[in-house]
Amino acid sequence: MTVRSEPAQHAGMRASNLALVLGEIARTGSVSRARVAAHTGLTKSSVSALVTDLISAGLVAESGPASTERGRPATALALAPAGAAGLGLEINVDYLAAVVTDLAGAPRYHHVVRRDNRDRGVDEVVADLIDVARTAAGSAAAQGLPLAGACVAVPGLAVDGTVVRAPNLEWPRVDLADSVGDAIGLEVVLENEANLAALGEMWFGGHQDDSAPLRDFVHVSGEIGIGGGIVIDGEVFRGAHAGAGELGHVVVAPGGPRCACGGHGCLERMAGQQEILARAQVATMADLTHACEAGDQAALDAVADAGRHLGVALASVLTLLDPAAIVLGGAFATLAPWLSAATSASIGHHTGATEPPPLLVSGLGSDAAVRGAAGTVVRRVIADPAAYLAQRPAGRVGPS
Amino acid sequence: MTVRSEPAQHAGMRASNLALVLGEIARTGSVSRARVAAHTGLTKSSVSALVTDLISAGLVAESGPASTERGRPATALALAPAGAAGLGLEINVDYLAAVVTDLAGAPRYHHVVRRDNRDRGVDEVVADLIDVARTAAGSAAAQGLPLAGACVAVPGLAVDGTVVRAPNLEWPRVDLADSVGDAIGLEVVLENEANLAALGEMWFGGHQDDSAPLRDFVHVSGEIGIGGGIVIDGEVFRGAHAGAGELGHVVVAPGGPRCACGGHGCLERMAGQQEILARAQVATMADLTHACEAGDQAALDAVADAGRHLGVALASVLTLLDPAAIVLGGAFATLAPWLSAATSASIGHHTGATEPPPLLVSGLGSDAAVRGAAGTVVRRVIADPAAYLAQRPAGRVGPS
DNA sequence: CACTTTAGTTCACGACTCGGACTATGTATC
DNA sequence: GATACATAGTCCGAGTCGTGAACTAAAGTG
Repeated sequence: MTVRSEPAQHAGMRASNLALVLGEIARTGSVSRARVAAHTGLTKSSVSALVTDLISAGLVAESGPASTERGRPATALALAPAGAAGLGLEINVDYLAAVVTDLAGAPRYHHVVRRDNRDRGVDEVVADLIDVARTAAGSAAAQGLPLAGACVAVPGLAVDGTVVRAPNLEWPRVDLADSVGDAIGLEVVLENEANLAALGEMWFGGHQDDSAPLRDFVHVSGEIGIGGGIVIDGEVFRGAHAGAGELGHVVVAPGGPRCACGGHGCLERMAGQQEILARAQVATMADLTHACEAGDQAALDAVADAGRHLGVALASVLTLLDPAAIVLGGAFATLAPWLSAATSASIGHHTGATEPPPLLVSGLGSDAAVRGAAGTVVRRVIADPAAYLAQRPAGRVGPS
Repeated sequence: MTVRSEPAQHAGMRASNLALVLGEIARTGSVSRARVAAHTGLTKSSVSALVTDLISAGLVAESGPASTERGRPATALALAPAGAAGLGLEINVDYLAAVVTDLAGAPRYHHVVRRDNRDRGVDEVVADLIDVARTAAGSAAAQGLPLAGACVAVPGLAVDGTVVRAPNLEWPRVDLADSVGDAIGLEVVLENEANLAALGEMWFGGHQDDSAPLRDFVHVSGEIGIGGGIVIDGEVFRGAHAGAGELGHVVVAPGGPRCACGGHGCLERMAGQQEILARAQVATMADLTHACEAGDQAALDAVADAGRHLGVALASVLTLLDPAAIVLGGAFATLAPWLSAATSASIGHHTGATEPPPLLVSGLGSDAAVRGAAGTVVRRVIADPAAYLAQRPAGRVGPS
């Protein structure tokens, strides 16, 4: 019928507090029960009981005594690395990738298969992805990491486990979640590559300051197309039909040339890889980088021009969304040395802001999306441990 | 330190369920306890207890028996009109306004004072606003409506009860919330006019379909400036520094003329009232409307051109935010007959979307912001009745 | 070695919701 | 019109879970 939040019951209260405690342990890395109590507002007794459950569920482990100034030393609590793990997969235009991440977010397996997937059949690519996934799952099992699920990054729009649109792969509708899920025996979730890259950057990009983690920003991922991921309060913003964040099709040249999307003057049409390469008169991104390093003027002009157009799009993003930062990822991260000055100048020219938010450069590059995919799985476990434990009857909660 | 959600406790559980029940009653207008139980997932016993509290707090009233098909007839529950009321105030460039709204959202008092506030001192305008507020509060008292608080719509940026920036009024920082709050003895909240207009439109605009209320949309309010309100999942989106939604300063003409905000080629610079009036060679908005009605070509061209520019900005909004609808408000609602065709065409030209979201026209016009301000107050009571009751010891909860 | 300080546990208590039994009050059936 | 049935709402015992104070544990300090 309509939006209707769940009733608050005892089980929900416990689930919520379980998540609160686990989240605090995850956030700090290592804390005592007493500090968790102080930080969360729960009493020591409640925290003790909750921690007991988390330990017996295998999600948390005591990691030895921790020295304190005075008084009895605390016992440090940390996420149990072998408590739960996430499998991240990625289908992209020119590669397949897999990552296994443990509960703490550390990558424990990473594999990339480079191959152009544009001219191959869907079934062929899916079979390859399943192969990659099986190998990754095998590695996880060998390391004693129980996979809590999988998440696949796709270069297109995914709704309810189905790839609805993948322009650069020219795929029809594909029920990817079901086919992959059946093959590897895990629950599989699909998500747009640009959104996952943004999350990966937030969790693993190293931009977060301990006092003020980056939770409101826009991530620009320049792969073959130009994607955008909007993160609001730590969560991806998807819009009413899961189509939000399409930075590549923001208008930067009203009345400009027609774009493949059907619009006119889109950013992707003016500053996409095809356009930059053509203007710089080189064949590949590697060539472009070399040309820029060599000081080739045509290459530098092409990149700076793309930077200017990007700045126009970002100026609109800043006025509309007021993010705390912008992160340049993918190809834009590689080109940042020759691009960001033009982009910053263009942003400054098109907004009146005296102090625009920082323009950061991704440290993960093309790995951001797979890392984000794997992180999504373990973050979900941390955000709702009760749901995870209920789902797998192997893990038993409660005493005796 | 960082984001940290509250621990779930018994009191919070009850507060949450109280809100759930009251929200269900507000949403449906009139329901029985049994239906509330079925819809919320709570048991009949819990609902009974919660409703008893709400009734004794004066927020809900039994509104007589309701016929059912078979079995014992239900007793209908409805919001008590005299349970709590909200005072909405608005300071704008050329008027002050006040509205009192009862719990159900019905306006019970409405007063507008037209006067140009640009060339007057801040203190003078604030004194006038306090006068207007006092008169409104008096009317509420005379009608037996207890005011739960007040909300002031300001044409600028408001942070923590202080007007930080009000470009069209040329105001310095003003502690409006405190001065008005002290004068009328109510808690006062400040909010941007464009955001409140969006909320007013959502709650009272009549766009909501019962099966699918409008909860994700962008509202364009064309007053002297051009404002935008972004509503995501029923709530205003403010961004990291409360500056989100500034539709007026989205770039629609890269490299265009300098705007008062410091940027170049902003929508407001290209399609603001000043620009339209100048191009149409008329003095006031009323003149412009008459000219359009009379078929004056210069006026029609000016409006259509503004519509085209608006379409460019909205195309970017659609690709970035993917809203379920766009609502034209303020002056754009008045001009809609001569503007919306150009806007729709421009949106179509600049996006590839085969089916862009509907372009709706506001039914509230300039009243949207005050109505929204008053609505904010009562909505907050409905969203968290426990907090409201705890705040005023007069209302006693619990039996005996 | 007593005193202080901090960490963590135990347990009686209270605040909830749940769920079934019970009462109230109407319509359908014969 | 008496009986069966269906639905609304109340009552009360049971279960769950956080609280808070008392208690035990384990260090450092004078």
